[in-house]
Amino acid sequence: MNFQSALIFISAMNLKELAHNLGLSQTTVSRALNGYPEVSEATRRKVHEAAEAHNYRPSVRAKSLATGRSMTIAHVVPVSSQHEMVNPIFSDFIAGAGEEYSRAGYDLLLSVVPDSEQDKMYRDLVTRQAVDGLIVQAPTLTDNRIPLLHELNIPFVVHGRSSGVLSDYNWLDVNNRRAFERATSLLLDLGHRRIALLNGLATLDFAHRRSDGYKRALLERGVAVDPDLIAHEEMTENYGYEVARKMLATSNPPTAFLVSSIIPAIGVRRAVKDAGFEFGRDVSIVIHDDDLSYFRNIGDVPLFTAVRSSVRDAGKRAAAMLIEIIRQRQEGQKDHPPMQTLMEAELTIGQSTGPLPVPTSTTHT
Amino acid sequence: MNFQSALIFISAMNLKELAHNLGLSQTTVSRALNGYPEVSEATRRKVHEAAEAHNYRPSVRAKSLATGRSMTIAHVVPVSSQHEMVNPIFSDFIAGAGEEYSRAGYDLLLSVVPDSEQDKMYRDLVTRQAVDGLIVQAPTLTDNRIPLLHELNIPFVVHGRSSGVLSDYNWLDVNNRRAFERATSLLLDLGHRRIALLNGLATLDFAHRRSDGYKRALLERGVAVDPDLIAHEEMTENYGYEVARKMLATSNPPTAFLVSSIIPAIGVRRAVKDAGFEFGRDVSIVIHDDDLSYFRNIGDVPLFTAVRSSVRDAGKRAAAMLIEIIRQRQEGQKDHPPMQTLMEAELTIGQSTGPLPVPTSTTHT
DNA sequence: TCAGTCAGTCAAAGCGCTTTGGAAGTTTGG
DNA sequence: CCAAACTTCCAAAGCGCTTTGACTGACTGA
Repeated sequence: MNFQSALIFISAMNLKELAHNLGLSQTTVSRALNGYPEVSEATRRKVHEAAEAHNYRPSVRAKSLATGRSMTIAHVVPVSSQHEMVNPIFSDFIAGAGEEYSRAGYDLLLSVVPDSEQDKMYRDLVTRQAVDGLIVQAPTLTDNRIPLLHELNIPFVVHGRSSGVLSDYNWLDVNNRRAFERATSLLLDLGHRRIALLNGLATLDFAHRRSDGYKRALLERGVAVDPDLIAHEEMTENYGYEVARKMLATSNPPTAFLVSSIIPAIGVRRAVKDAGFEFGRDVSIVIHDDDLSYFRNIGDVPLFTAVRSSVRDAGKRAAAMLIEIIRQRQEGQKDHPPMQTLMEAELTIGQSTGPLPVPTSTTHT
Repeated sequence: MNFQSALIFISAMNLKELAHNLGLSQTTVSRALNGYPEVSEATRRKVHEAAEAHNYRPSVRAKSLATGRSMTIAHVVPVSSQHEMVNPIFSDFIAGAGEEYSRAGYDLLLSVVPDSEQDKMYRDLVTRQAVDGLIVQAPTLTDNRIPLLHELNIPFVVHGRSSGVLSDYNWLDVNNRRAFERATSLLLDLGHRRIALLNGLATLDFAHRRSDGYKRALLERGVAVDPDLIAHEEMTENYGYEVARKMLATSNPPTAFLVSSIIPAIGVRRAVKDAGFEFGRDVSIVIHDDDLSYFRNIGDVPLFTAVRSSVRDAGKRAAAMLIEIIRQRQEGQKDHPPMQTLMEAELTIGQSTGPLPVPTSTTHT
């Protein structure tokens, strides 16, 4: 094994040598390996065996130059300038997408950039011809990456939507509005009226849609929206803790929290307990659960009542969608309508919700 | 802007055209752009301006074929077959590494594969000539990727070490043994004798080193190691919860927990509270804190007492190390000794530790 | 003044593949 | 039996860069 591998490296077999060894032309060898029909089965077999024996694999460098395809898809993940943080859902999203990519023979190019430099990076990746397609994550309310990529004329899929962008584009999203409307209604049904919303960054489109669902549900029941009960921030545990702590310390504290991710929800739970309240009794929590692999909200009765939608599954589907779009483009089919998928979140009841505690809906200091 | 961009795409400027436009040869234009000295300043300026105006960027495909360098570094992240999970520290590690890569003009190729297919993927990436270097993550006790990459003769850096591999290689690691020895000593100093260890997967090298530190500290004080108090698993919140719950329900429960990551520690904390114990009083917890960006263990008095080492910083350093190694290799310097960095974790006292509660040091059944 | 040096430029080869446009050899059909 | 049609293979061009080796004209020094 050692010996063989060493040989393999030293010879660094390329197509020319392989063809020479076989007494065949490069054309024939290339065709045999790529499954073209104009090669006899006997020859193809011989070629495959030789390739195997020499551990030959075509150079992606040469291949992509010759074919004009890089067989690479990029994800550009922004590092927040605020907290130097990477959104923790990315690892699961990428795990899902990566599965599809490797199945289809694509490589994943991951570009980690400060959020201010995103546009430049997208433009770069395309003009350098580094990728065949892109995934756009965490779109803002009117995201300029979408028109940019349209201009650059490269296949792309948006994970989420951008309300301010009117042109058509390919996207895959969760029905955030409905999910949060349902979650809010659930809390209202339980008698809660002081319901806090701990949302993601206000610039992000999904946060807006979630607010929307929340507000709709409140207004439908005639409950006024209290801006003091709405927070927008990056979804860290500390954020959940601090915001909940402050809100619970007010004279008219919320009796329920709607939290955009399980991570800040952990912080909220901590704040609730620290304040001497009983979780799921005095104070209820409903979360949006991305079904993160390292933080599963499961069990007979899961810890949190949640609207759930697997971000890993989203990654997988978005990737499949993009691969299909690239395929269509390569077949020269230009007139396909955009692909758009809306997924519904599923509501699960956990330990974190209960009816509004007896005394009354508001406690006076 | 729209108009200009559209033009840019349509023309899809390449070196040939650019040179022709300028009335110069490709050679000169290429040299001007790549900063070679044998080009007059006047010419260089003109070339840069024209390149800027036409939004020209050399094709990475052609460039890498011509230079033999792909300017790409790969991270192969395994998806656990057990829980289909991606280690949550990867996003921060990659954020750190990505910063260095973009500074140095490298792209990051991320390969997400089932852990069983890792070897194949490493071999593939190298023989396809897709990358100039690799980072190896989460090494096992005797990790065969290390000899493999040696054979393939490609620059690589290991994040962690592999005790069973005797050859020299480049690595960057935290002093896990000492960190856990100190953490254990701290608990012993507080009077604890029943100290549980919730470790990572037993196959991983770092888990072994951590066990080692833990056991040394115990033995030094003459405290016997109780195998019932040691658990090895993937570091999910649920794991922390379940294990702690079971241990606390025994007749001779631990009074302290040493937990390998903040994520299962959240679960431990939950179990402690559920069992009616007071966190940081009845039951102490010390964690290893990777300083995850979305889960900062901070504040005047952080939630957890911890041995801390930023995984983001590790990513950054590992990347810088790899880039330097690649540089040396390209300069034709073959005889460099391996680069090896051992980082010390820092101990922080938080709310999660306190002296052993009054009754006595060991409770008898 | 003239060989020697140097700054600035270029034509062409080459990186390792794919793919086009034949060209043999082999069957088939009338 | 011969033209037509396959089948199977090949030589060479091309992908868009970098880099080698050479060439020109201007400048230097003795």
